[in-house]
Amino acid sequence: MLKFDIEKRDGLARVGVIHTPHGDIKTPAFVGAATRATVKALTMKQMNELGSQAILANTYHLILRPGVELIKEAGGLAEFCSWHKPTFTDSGGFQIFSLPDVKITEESVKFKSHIDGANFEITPESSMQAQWAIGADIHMAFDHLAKSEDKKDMEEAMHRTHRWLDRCVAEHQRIIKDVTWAGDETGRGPQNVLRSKNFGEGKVSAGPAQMQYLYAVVQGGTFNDLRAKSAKYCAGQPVDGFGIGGVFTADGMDEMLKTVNSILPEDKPRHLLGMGQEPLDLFVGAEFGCDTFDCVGPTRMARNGSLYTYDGRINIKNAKYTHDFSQLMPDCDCECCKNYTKAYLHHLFKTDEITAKVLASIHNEHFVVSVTDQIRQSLLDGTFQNYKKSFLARYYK
RNA sequence: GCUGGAGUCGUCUAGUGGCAAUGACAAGAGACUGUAAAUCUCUCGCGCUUCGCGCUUCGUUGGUUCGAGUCCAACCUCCAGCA
Repeated sequence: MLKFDIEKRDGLARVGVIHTPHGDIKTPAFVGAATRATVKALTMKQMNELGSQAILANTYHLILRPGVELIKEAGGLAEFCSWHKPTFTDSGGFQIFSLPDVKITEESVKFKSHIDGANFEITPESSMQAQWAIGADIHMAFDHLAKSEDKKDMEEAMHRTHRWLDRCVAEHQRIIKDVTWAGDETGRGPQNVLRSKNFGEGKVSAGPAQMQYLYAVVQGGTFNDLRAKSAKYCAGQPVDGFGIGGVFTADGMDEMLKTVNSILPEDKPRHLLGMGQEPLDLFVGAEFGCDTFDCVGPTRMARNGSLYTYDGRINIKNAKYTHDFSQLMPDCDCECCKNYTKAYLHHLFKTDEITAKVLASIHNEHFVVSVTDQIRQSLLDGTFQNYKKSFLARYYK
């Protein structure tokens, strides 16, 4: 089992440490979205320096390119992308939701590669195998997000997610059993041999011989009775933690999280999938018992010129910043804010320089990482409610 | 001076008798939440009571025509060639 120590509780909120083979994650923590084994526009050194504790890559994207075999050959995700800290992989389940023309059956999901149209198929088992080959510390179960808001569709997707979870758990445990472990759980050993019908004829070897962990994913959309059902189902599984999926807005998230996180076992970590673009998401998520977050929003918005400040987001491309030689966020100690003015960032964006996206990404990623870190600190200090109130009042004024 | 070509929104450009007039860029603004996103959307002659109306536009001035950016004439400017 994944080790998770809780240092302090405050209602549903908790401050803890997740101990992974690649190191600790002090929670609550914001996990960087590294879909294709890179946080867009940033080097891992920059990610490290801005304070990121972990990254999350995407199984779907890595299956397409470069292929999970190559990542295994490189020594696993962490070695491949040179991120020597904790890693997560998402299962590819989200792509069922986001891609057009996916065929979902009980057995599998079939889709065409968005790159070259090639046919692909992912099953709960093959997602597990792929994630083991990629070798992240924490894997997500292969889940199904309903495309419609209809309750019937939601319920059906939820039940399928549960049935698939059984298969994910079984495959995960089978893989663990089949692996010939060398040394202890955290040591790297020889490549392990796995059997797979999806990734090579006879055998596929997993990444480094170190333990990898599985999170179940809670679904149920905006229906709290479904959320409760899903949380109960997931809670009963022999998994290491939980992803909470299918959340798209902070509206109603507090009630939903109260429902879900009151049911999920306290001693296992919870990851709020895909949320964190809005600071509100982080405050509400942490307050109601989530330990980690990931979101593409901060880096995507950075590339598009939308930058966080304590007074809300600004669009640095706006003409009013042409002659603004002040810092983006005077209190910020990121590389961007410490060295450059708004006028310079404005200029880089207007001239479409690559560095614009780099500096903006450093800032935005640092912003969400450090806000989450401060949420952690305020929970430890017992000042969370004050911090939340003053932060949100200023940010959303 | 002669001959040929060209002058359309900030720029380049489409348009050869019935459109305030194409596309691109620039400019202005907005969106973005488990990344098919270095993306996408909107505005971009002027003024309004702005899912519509009015006015003024395609080098200039006239002309032909019900109607001209489109045809004709003269002029102005630019380019090329010849003197």
